[in-house]
Amino acid sequence: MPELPEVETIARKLAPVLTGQTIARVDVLWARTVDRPTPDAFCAALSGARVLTIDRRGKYIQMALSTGQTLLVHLRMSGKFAVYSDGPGEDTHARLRMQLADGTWVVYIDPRKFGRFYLVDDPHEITGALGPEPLSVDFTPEWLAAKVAQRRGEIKPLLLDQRFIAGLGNIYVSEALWQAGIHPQRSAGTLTTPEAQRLHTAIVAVLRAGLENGGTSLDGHYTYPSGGTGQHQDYLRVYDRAGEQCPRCGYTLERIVQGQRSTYFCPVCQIQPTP
DNA sequence: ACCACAACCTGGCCGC
DNA sequence: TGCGGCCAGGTTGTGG
Repeated sequence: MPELPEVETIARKLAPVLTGQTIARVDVLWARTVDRPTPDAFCAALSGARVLTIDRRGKYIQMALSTGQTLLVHLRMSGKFAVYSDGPGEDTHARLRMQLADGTWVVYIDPRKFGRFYLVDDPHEITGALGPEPLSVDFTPEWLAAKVAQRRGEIKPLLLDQRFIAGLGNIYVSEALWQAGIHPQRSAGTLTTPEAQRLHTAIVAVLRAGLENGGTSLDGHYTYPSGGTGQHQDYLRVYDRAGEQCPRCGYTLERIVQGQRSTYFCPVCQIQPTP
């Protein structure tokens, strides 16, 4: 589901709805949606709290509250928000809903029930182990080159590791490796300095493009709180395109499985050097 | 460090 | 139509 561009887009769309608003009531419709504290304590602590700010860290949406606590939301595979001005809606897959003091309903919808809400005193408790933000100044070509050099595993699963870099997911990793011309099964430690440089450029470029296009909406899974969709699915080069032609060289794109996840790539543009 | 695999869940699609 | 199998943008835990 959502990766960095989608989560960032959702946070931006929710900001004008939530910022400065007081939460009047909270209903938890699927108990496990609330990771901590208990659902009852969660509702009690949120009721009457005002939302000061809303932003993103990795794939977490985070809201600073007037109580001093922070509310974090991870959408996992199928979570999304809907905003209604005239009632709580009637979504089959609604898992949690909040009514704001002005009457607005913010409904969390999640068919697969994987998403989680965390209400904590210190957001670091949840986000402390995340790697750097790939669109921040902390993420430099030099940093990436030095870090991949220390790793033995395949580059693709490494890029999915949120402790390594925060926010990348299955779509944007496939896209970035294709753009950089690096085979997904390359051992991370064998990347040359120019390759690490190209990978850095590609990661930043695909994330920025995804963001500019409002994120990627496949099968209507990811939608904005207003119901609209992103447009970046129209710009994907390799993701979910096995059997189609590589947009760069025309060779047939392939799908392989790494770490139980699909990887899409071009076997000509992304050559695996013989070990 | 690294790997493999199961688990958490529901729904859509495809082939028979 | 029905049913089984596979797939899905993510993460965590367990056991090597």
